[in-house]
Amino acid sequence: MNKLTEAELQFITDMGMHTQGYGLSRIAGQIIAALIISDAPLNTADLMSLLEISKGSVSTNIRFLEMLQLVERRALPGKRQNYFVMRTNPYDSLLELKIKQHEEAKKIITEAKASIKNSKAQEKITELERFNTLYDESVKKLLLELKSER
Amino acid sequence: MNKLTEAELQFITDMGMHTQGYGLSRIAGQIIAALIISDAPLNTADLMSLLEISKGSVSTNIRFLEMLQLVERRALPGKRQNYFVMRTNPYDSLLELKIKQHEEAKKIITEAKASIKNSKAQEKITELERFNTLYDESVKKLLLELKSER
DNA sequence: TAGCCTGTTCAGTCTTGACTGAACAGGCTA
DNA sequence: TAGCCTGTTCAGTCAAGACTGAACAGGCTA
Repeated sequence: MNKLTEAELQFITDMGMHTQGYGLSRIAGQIIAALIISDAPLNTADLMSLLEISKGSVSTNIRFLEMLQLVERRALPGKRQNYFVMRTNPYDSLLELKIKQHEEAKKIITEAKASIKNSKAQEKITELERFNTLYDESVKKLLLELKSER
Repeated sequence: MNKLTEAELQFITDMGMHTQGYGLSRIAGQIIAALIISDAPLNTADLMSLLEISKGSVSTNIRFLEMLQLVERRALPGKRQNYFVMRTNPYDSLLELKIKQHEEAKKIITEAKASIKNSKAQEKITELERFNTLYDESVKKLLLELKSER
C-alpha cells in the first residue's frame, strides 16, 4: 500500500465528512473512499495504517458496510488475511434500504389514518402519505433505471 | 388543547422514532406529528404539555423545523403567543435540501475525478458520480411531480 | 498438537448532541 | 414608565454512540 497523494487524502476526508449526513459514520465514509481510490483490494492492516484507526474500528465498520452490501470480502490466493473491495454495483442496496424505510413509514401512516378521525388531520396525514408514496415510487424507478443501464 | 387519544399518542411516538432515521431529532418528529393531528394551531405551552418537554426544546426544534420550511409561525388575533402550524406544502423543502446535498457530493466527486489518475479508481468514481447524478435527477423529477399535481 | 496469526467481541473512554432550566431581552398592557 | 408576559439564548447535565485496546476464539502451519 503506497503513500497517499494530497488529492487522495482530500477525497478521503471529504467523503468522511459527507457521509455523516447520511447516517453513515465518518470512518465508514473514509473506508469507502479508500476502497474507491485503491486499485488493489485492501486488508485490515492497510486500512488501519491508511486511515490511522484501530483494528476494532475497521472490523466494526467493514461489517456494517458489508451489511449494506457496499463492500465485499475476498480471499486472495496465498494470503491468510481478508481483503476488501467495493462491490460492482454497490449503490442498489442503499436504495433498497430506503424502500424499506418507506414501507415502515407507510405502516405508521396507514395506522394513523385508520384511527385518527378529525378531518383536518386526515387531510394532513393524506398529504404525508402521498409524499411517502411518490418518494417510494421515485426510488423504485431509480433502482430500475440503475439496473437497466448495464 | 384536549387530552390525546391512544391512537394519537401512538402516532406521535412512532413519528418520533421514525424521523430519527432521517437526521431529524425525536422531538422534531413528535412536533410534526402533533401539528398534523391538531385541528387548531398550537402554541409553545401546548407543545410543552402535550409532549412533556421544556420551553427550550420547543424553541430550538420549532426553529429548526421553520428552517426546513415544514412549520409556519402564526399570530392569532387577540393572542400574544406564537402559534404553529404545518405549512401547506411542507415536503418540497426536504427535497430541495436533498438536492443541495447532491450538489455538495458532486463537488467532491468532480474534484476527485480530476485529480486522481489511476484507471480503476476513475471507473469507481465514475460509478459514484453516475449514482449521484441519477439520484439527483430522480429527486428533481419528484419535486416537479409533487408541485404539478396541485 | 503447539504456537502463531487473523478476526471478533467487549468493556471502558471520549465526543457529540439532545434536552433542561434559569437568566436574559424585548415588547405589550395598564 | 413599571410590571408582566412571551420567546430566545446559554451553560450545564445527560444519554447515545463512535472509537479504542485488550482479551478472546478459531483456524492454519509446522
